[in-house]
Amino acid sequence: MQETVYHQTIARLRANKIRVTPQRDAIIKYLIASEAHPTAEMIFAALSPEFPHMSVATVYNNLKLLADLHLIEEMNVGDPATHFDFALEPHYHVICRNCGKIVDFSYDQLTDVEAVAAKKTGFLVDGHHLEVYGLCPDCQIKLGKVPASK
Amino acid sequence: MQETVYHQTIARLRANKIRVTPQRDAIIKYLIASEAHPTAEMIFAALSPEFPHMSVATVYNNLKLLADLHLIEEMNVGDPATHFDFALEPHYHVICRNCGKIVDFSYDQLTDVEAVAAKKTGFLVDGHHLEVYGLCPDCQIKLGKVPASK
DNA sequence: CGCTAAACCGCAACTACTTGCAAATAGGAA
DNA sequence: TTCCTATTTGCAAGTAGTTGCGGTTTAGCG
Repeated sequence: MQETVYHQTIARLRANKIRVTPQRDAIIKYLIASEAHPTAEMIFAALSPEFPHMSVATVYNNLKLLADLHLIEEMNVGDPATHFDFALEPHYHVICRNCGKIVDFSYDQLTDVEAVAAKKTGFLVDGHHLEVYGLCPDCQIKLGKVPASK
Repeated sequence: MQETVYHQTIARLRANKIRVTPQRDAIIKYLIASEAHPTAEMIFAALSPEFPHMSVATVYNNLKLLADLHLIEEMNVGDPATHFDFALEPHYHVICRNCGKIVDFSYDQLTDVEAVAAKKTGFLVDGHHLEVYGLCPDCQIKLGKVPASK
């Protein structure tokens, strides 16, 4: 079902005369399939079995390239490391304060906030980020925030 | 008018048997007065004239201490560096994509988003961050995004 | 005024992520 | 198949924010 996204991405690369190398291809597939909003490190680790000689630099190069094409988005969360998110469609993130897990959820885009911010500050607004924080279901259990049952 | 905030802060420290050293006092005053959401580095630089021998470690120690008391809030923006914001009252930030300037603006807290996120993901939600991005008035001019006049 | 634990000082060391570089490799158009 | 050049590789070096630690000061209580 996400085939389409993949093919669109590849087409986008070809249109920009960017070569589709096996490594690049694998990185793109991994990004599309992943729900984990991976870091460069995670991508490198995940593809190591398939490309035992791949360089970290390759991962960084490709991430930068994809980010320049706006195919993926860079995310700064609490970590020092940059996370990447395939820009499928607008959505927001809930982040677990305990284990750092990031989960997507959909919600109408907050266009009103942008308008208000622009009016109040004089900025030329072109986007926003929203992150919701809390404890993921697993960590609620681990930390005993949940009654035994339920 | 922000006298009150300062005195409340000091009282809070004394209540916790935390000493009010000149350095700590200066850092707190600086944080309250600043609109720049400073980093440790900025605070250190700003207080250097007054305390020529102050250590960066002192700044970090105090920031951590204040953060533990929830008197200030840590902010992760695009920078690698952590910014700090005195937790006066809830508000949101607009961040300039060009120069990194951060400006506050007020807006009703987005409680609805939190509720939706909780329902959809099963997280135990306890807060959120929202940042709006764009170009500050100065950078709009610098980058020629604004017609000559106005 | 004197005491004692809390703070400060001064760096050096850390920690991780990220990037640079030069040589070797391999897409893909013709 | 051939050729041109984008890309990959393999480290090593860079970057910067942040922290550790031993010795010295000092706030604040009595």
